[in-house]
Amino acid sequence: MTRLEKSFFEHPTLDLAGMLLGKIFVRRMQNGIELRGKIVETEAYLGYGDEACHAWRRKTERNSIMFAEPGHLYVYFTYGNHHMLNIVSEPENIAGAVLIRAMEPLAGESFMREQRKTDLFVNLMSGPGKLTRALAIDRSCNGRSLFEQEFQLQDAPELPEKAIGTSTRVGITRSRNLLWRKFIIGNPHVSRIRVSC
DNA sequence: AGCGTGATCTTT
DNA sequence: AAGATCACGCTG
Repeated sequence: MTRLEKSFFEHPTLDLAGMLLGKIFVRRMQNGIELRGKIVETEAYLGYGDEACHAWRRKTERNSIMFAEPGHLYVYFTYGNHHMLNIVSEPENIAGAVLIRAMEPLAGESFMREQRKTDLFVNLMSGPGKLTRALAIDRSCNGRSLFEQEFQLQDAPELPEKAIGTSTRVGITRSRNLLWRKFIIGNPHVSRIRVSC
């Protein structure tokens, strides 16, 4: 499988959110372990016109990487527990990113089970906080890119339109009406919809 | 349905 | 300096 190059990430954020489904995220760690997962759920966030986006008001220290060139990783920490993994989109100086919400594990499963402290396969990466834990991704990964040795995204056949579902985004209060969540219909690793209000 | 957890952002 | 919020996950 071939590594996706910069041009792939130069699409509008909302398009990219759909195009990322089915693609393979790869992390080659320093210790030689290779972790792989197929992206099955994403959400788009845009600096302009999207009040749920961290960068909708201004550039700050936390969100500054959202203004970088597409293909960078935006990783932040929230709820006192969880890291969130985003892939930066939009040209430099325009804020945008796609949140990676769920993946299907393809390699490095034993490492992931240890990280996640669970043996249930479908529980390893079926949520945005779960998958960063499984992949040992934290704030030290913020600002890295998918064109390095350690991280890459590998190509996969394009999914048919009818395989992709759309919905409102999960766990936000502002701009709730936007249908900016994309997922592979029927894939068991897609996160459950959050029930609380 | 409720809560832990701590960084970030807004308001004072 | 203080308070509110938060792109969540786990237990009940």
